[in-house]
Amino acid sequence: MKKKSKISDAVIRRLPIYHRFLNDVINKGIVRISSSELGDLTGFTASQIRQDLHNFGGFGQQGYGYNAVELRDKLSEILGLNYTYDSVVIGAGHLGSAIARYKGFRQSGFIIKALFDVDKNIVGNKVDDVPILDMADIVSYINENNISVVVITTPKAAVDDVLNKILQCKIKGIWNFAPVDIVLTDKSILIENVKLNDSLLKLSYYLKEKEEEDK
Amino acid sequence: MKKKSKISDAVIRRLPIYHRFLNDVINKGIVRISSSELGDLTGFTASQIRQDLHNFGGFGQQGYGYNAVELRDKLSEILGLNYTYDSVVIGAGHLGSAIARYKGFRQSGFIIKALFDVDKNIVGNKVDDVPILDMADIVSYINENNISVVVITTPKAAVDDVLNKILQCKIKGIWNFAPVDIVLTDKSILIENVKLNDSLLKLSYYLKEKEEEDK
DNA sequence: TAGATTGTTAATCGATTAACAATC
DNA sequence: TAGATTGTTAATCGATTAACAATC
Repeated sequence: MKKKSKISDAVIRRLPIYHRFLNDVINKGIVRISSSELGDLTGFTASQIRQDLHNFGGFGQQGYGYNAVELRDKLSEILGLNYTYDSVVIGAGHLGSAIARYKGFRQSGFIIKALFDVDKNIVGNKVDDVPILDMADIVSYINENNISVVVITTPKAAVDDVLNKILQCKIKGIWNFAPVDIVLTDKSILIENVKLNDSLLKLSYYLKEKEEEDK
Repeated sequence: MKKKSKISDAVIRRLPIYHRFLNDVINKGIVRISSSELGDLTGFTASQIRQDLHNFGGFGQQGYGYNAVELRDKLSEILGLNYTYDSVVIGAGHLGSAIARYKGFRQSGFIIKALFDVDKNIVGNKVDDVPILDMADIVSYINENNISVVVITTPKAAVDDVLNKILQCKIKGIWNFAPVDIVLTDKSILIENVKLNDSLLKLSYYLKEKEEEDK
């Protein structure tokens, strides 16, 4: 086992942003970019960007800046975009269907093989090319198809059942949209809780602040 | 205008979490909770929780802790849950429909009055009770119905058009799901960018780290 | 009263920014 | 070479944690 690099979450959160803006400038045909130009685009300071990249080794050149494509490719590698993960979505409602159809997730290396639902009326249907399967079969499906990532889009009340099932399998990660924080004792499974509701309450807080300022 | 309280974003992000866990314990019939108990539930330290609440004035009592309902209600007020905002969702695809149907958003004070779409085939339909209207009519609709919050669920390519239209109106906030950061020069409009893709790339990063550790 | 736990100040830790020598 | 901009160290700033007097 390699020793932990331990780069702070604050840094990791900025990497996808750098990556995204680099893609934008590359599409515009820009070849060379300095840390301060990237800072103007992303809203971070040039110093912070250099500091962040420094964590992974320097990718630039004094007096020149960064080659946009080279830096983008390095970030792709750091973000693990060279890996792919066969995935399933649990919950074939609107949210699950939206995720199954969104092409951006495949571009990030997550390949959605199936949706699962308890509703027998929709089991057997497809969302684009992705079949909706019966939740009763999920354990064997995950095991037989080497699924490593599970996306949860069920209501809150279903989450315990879902976890009971998928924790019988050898999965690597969970991307959770249900409005509960999933915390597992098994720390080898990585969890990203999306927390849409908390995001909305944050907006609510700032809206309220503004209402009261304007009074 | 009241003077800016300027409480850090790190604090604001934790408030919805406290609020959510307090609701959970209240539902279990718990009356009294200490900062360390709330810390165990949420994963934050007792000290941090007390510090956070201290920003808004203390709501506890020495030797006792906090009354769960009282603290929850204070947090509701701080988060602005006593306000309501008439809202529209732009983009009536799966994601927009999922949001229109999710009851949690109404509970947070955001009332979805209509969806808008450019696709004439679905204009006139309803999602539950919410009508899908023609994107061509959005400016007059927002003005006439005092809509203050707009949720954007369109593809990236449509965002510029959407902004051109809604910035003609007097809106207060934008909840953005499109995979672009919306940054406006008009700082009086509050924006919450959800960045699902960045969240997924973060998961990708940690999955990759693990792959390489396990080697 | 004794025990518990807050509110709040002080200490620590970590993240961001500034500065500048290295060098393209 | 002169100018530009990185990589990297040092300084600053802010957020988290620790400590404890206040007090229920």
